[in-house]
Amino acid sequence: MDVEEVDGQPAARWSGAAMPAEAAAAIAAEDASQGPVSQAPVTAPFVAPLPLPQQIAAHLRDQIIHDVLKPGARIREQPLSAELKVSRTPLRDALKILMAERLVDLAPNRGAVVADPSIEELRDMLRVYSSLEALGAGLACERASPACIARIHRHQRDMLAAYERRDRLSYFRANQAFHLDIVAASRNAALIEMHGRLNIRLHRVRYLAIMAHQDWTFVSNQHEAILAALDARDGDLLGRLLVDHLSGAWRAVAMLEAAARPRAAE
Amino acid sequence: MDVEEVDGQPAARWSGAAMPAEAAAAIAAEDASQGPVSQAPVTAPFVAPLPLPQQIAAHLRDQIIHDVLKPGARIREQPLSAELKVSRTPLRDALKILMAERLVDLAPNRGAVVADPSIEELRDMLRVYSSLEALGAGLACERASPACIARIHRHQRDMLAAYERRDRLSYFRANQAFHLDIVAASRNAALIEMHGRLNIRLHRVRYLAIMAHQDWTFVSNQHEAILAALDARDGDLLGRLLVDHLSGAWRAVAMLEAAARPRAAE
DNA sequence: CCTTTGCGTATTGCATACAATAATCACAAC
DNA sequence: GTTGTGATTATTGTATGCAATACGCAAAGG
Repeated sequence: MDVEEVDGQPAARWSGAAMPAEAAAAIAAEDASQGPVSQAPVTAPFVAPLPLPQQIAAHLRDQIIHDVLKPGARIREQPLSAELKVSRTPLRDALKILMAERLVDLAPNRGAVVADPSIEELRDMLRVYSSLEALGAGLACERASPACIARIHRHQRDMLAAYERRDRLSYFRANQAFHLDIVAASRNAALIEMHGRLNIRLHRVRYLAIMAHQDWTFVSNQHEAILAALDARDGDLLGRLLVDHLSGAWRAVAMLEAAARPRAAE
Repeated sequence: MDVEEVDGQPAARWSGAAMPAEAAAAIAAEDASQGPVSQAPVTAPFVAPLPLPQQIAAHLRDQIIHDVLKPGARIREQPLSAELKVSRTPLRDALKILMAERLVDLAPNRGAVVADPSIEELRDMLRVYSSLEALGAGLACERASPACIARIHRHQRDMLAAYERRDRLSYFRANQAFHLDIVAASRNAALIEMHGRLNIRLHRVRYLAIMAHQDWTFVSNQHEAILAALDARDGDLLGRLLVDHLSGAWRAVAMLEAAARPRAAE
């Protein structure tokens, strides 16, 4: 509830305007605070004071994507600034960052509310998401280093182990890392950024879909096929597999949303 | 040079957090202030005072994508706030918006500079851009209304007419409208948004590539093929054609950048 | 009883003042 | 002559105060 808990991160040096990279790093750091996920944080012998608006944005983003701040909830500046012990100015900056990420909707004189995407918007986002991931996979087949591929294999093993332990949280983390690292292997900064953006916007529903799904069946065979295509450097096949795979994720999300949405869309 | 020239826009009612939609609208409104491009602006009998940060952001964005503010140029808050007759607070908000669009790079305590993407970054962006456009084309083949297709045909005619008049500016505008409307026909909000974002970041180089290219040859045959595929509702073919087409745009951009970049990348 | 209009309150938008940090330049030591 | 260190200056980050706008409620009129 305090901003300090966010401050405890390894504090990867703020990379200029790298909002999505920062956000992706936030997910990696917070969701997988135990398992080694991706590249190690940069050297950082500096304490890296990490600008206040980014801290606040990271804090609120965490609350939103983990469903602590529910969709549709209003965010008032004055109470929050008092609670976080900061002034309204950096808080406003943080809200602007989250607005750019489309995690909050901001009406002119009516304040900010947590974004509540309709089921159609979620479907559209997932469509683009899978397309970007397919593109990334194609590029990864051309440019991925063996170390990257090995890391992706490791994520698959982590997923399997987590599934057998019925550890949904670790499963979710490994799944995230699996997909993010496939795109990261493309070495295309713009692609990684856009994919990361969508991943954040979809994070909450995907998280809830995994955590709440009744019959939780691991699509290990699909992931195995994906890995095989990656090993064979077959980009076209890999793209098709990923799109098919994500359509499965869509079904889970749609089921969740259909069940928990008696109200009219925002 | 004054903010008033931006204020003169039709002032489409500020749609909440719709930064990219707003930006795309800005391009449409500014680049094609004469030709009828897309859907008419909303009713808006209200003057729509249009928040100050958005006005400033639109102003600066216009300066950036039309190469008035050169890449690498520093943007100081105090002089600009004095020049634009506004306080530093809304100006800072505007810079945050542009930072989210990656039109400016913002270092922690070192201020803002106009983004200067390297040639590799431009290549990466164009790769994603074409991929998104291919996806949009595929969706458009399923969902495009006859009116949308007719409008795209009209843009093609406008391009041809502009080319015969050797009117590069109108040519560029029609070309923009052509590509944007293909994606708009997909009816996928997330896709339109992301494509629009990339379009803005690429706007400057594409603009300069058209305006400065020595042997300016219109790729009418490619556009005709694209239109034919759209009429035939052949999404796969349309996607391939668009990717090929954009690779041509890439060659023009690469030529321009290679010529005008003796300095080291940022 | 419903509708409408006016006022009170609350919240956001903008401006300005202050503090902290980084870049610059001069000066001295090597 | 060059390099390191110091202070100075300029620019950004943060805090707070004021003004404008929108929401909610109450009261009056139909």
